[in-house]
Amino acid sequence: MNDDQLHDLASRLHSASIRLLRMVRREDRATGISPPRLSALSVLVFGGPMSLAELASAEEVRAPTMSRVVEGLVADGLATREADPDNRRKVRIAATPEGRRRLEAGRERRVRALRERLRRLADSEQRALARGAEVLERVTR
Amino acid sequence: MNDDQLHDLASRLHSASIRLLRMVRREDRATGISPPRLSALSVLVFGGPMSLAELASAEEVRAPTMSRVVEGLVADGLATREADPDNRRKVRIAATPEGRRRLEAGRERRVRALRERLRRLADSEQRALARGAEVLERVTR
DNA sequence: GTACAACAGTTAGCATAGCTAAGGGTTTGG
DNA sequence: CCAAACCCTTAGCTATGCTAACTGTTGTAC
Repeated sequence: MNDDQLHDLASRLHSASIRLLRMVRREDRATGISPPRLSALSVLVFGGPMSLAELASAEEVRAPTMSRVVEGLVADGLATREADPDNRRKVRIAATPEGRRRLEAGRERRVRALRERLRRLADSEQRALARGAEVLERVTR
Repeated sequence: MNDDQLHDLASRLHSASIRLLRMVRREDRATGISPPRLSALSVLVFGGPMSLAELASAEEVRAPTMSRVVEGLVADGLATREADPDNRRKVRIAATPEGRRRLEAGRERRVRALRERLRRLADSEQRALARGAEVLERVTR
């Protein structure tokens, strides 16, 4: 593909991703967790326990912001914050079983909403989407 | 595709979309516009002038929240807010040329960042992605 | 045509989420 | 061993989210 074609493809993928997430985001209200907390919790659940700096970097916010988001998660019983034994400057933040459960339930609602849309497609379209998704997963990794 | 396969596909598309937008979002700092304002401006640029209620609904926020986001956009010269001549309860909100220009520039940076990633793919992968993108565009419309 | 309900948006007031600057405790390195 | 670098938190500000209440406009019932 030439440069213009790649640019066009990037533009389409970008727009479609925005619309896709706008759609499924409607389901999040049912979790009872605010968007920033839900997003941080998601990073913890899928990325495993990590330091504050790592979590802040993953969420593209500064350390003080994440410090208070974590404070909220801990207050709600969705995460734990404990000192790192190896380096006592660091904190080790982890999702609790309750946090994991609530996040998974929310994610399940999102995925279900998307699945219902995919159901309407022809089988050939679904397979085209599956092949595209495989490539896209590598691109974003 | 059966239900489990569709569920798996939905899950992959969901994750990939999240990671894709997380990637390109890094470019937004250069716009000098906050995420909520940038997102609202994007709706105005691509959707054309609209009422406060329409804009609030598109952004999934309540009217008072959008009222103040628009206030910020107007203060920064990125949007205008004028009374609807047909129904004076309504306001007609529109992007200014300056707003359109700043948004387009930001979007261009995002798309360019994504394009550079797509460039590394094999041609067959790029074509598979293009076919998948076409389907995805219809799904999210 | 007047009263009144419904509607569109703003204002008020609160909690949360973003930032920078500054401070406290912990490691590291000269 | 002490100063610099590091990691996080605290302080204090602005912006963004909400609900409740208010203002002004439109529609409607009588």
